[in-house]
Amino acid sequence: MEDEVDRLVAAWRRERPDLDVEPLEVLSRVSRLARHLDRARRLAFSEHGLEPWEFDVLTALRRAGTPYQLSPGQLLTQTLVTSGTMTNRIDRLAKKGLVERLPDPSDRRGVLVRLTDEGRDRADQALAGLLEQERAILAELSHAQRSELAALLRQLTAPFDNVPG
Amino acid sequence: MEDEVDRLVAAWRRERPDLDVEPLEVLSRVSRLARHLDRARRLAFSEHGLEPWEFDVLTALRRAGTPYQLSPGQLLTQTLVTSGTMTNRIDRLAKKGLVERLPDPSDRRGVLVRLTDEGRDRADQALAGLLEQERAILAELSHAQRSELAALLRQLTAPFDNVPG
DNA sequence: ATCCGATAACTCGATATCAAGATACTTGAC
DNA sequence: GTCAAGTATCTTGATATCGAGTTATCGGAT
Repeated sequence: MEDEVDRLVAAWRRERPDLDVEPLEVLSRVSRLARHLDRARRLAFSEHGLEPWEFDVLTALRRAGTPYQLSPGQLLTQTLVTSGTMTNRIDRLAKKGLVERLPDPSDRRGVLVRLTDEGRDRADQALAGLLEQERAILAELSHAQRSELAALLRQLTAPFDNVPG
Repeated sequence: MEDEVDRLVAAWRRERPDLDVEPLEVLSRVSRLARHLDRARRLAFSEHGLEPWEFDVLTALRRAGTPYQLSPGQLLTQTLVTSGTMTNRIDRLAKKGLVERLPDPSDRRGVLVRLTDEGRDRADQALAGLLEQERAILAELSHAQRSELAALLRQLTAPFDNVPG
């Protein structure tokens, strides 16, 4: 089945036949799919009274395991936002009672963000809902295709995830 | 090579062994890669004095071919933003002299957005830069792998692109 | 001919994001 | 021990986005 990127690529080949636009076949699809997923997630989470950004932070802490705490810096690398954004996110989650800020005992510059019990429950509930939704989206593909797709994507993400940048 | 999603999935399997988190192998990678691409694009475009959102709108018009005009509604489906956002984007691009608004002769509710000559040149320059950058990112993969990846992604995007939603 | 549900674009208020810079602390070289 | 460079977090101001609601127009059914 054709998608919007097929139309986009065909249009470029008509308008700019001098250019090789093959990269768009992969990377424009990645960007557009991410946007569609964002919208779908926003809907799924609204049933649990969470925003996507809240989910991202809460689940990062949930994954850390007991006592469910990480520094803002560790949260940055997991969520790919700027430090100013993270400060703001922590403020708002703390105001809602889903996390709390603690001083880092081993570094007086540092802070530890800890999940509250309610934060943990909300994260667990929202995760179950998200997985259900994602399974439905991925039903388009066989198990073998999903593995193949994951492996190919890993090759593209690994360079980004393993350099200072 | 391992990436951040490998670590994320391993953490979930440790913390929630009762859940099947396989969907994250694909969809978390898509979201994270899109965010990395966003950052890389922001950098690439800043050399041309453009923001990613400006590029998205200008190139949609550029692809339409002469006379380089589309309705705001057509721009919506290509850029996946809300109508309020698009109105705002057109305002700002018009103020910069990169597009102009014309009344739609066949529908008095409608508007046509047309690329100016400068807008066209800026779009063309930024596109060349973007393709160069994207080719570098995709150099990780063989041509066959890129085709395979594009085909798998198309299967996921097509349902989103071909329904009213 | 008229009505009424759809459609196109816009307005407005709330809010999340970023970039750049400030502050406080730490670490390693000497 | 001291100092400089590095690091962790926070602050600030500008800006882009969204969602919900508004206005004007269209088009089909009667």
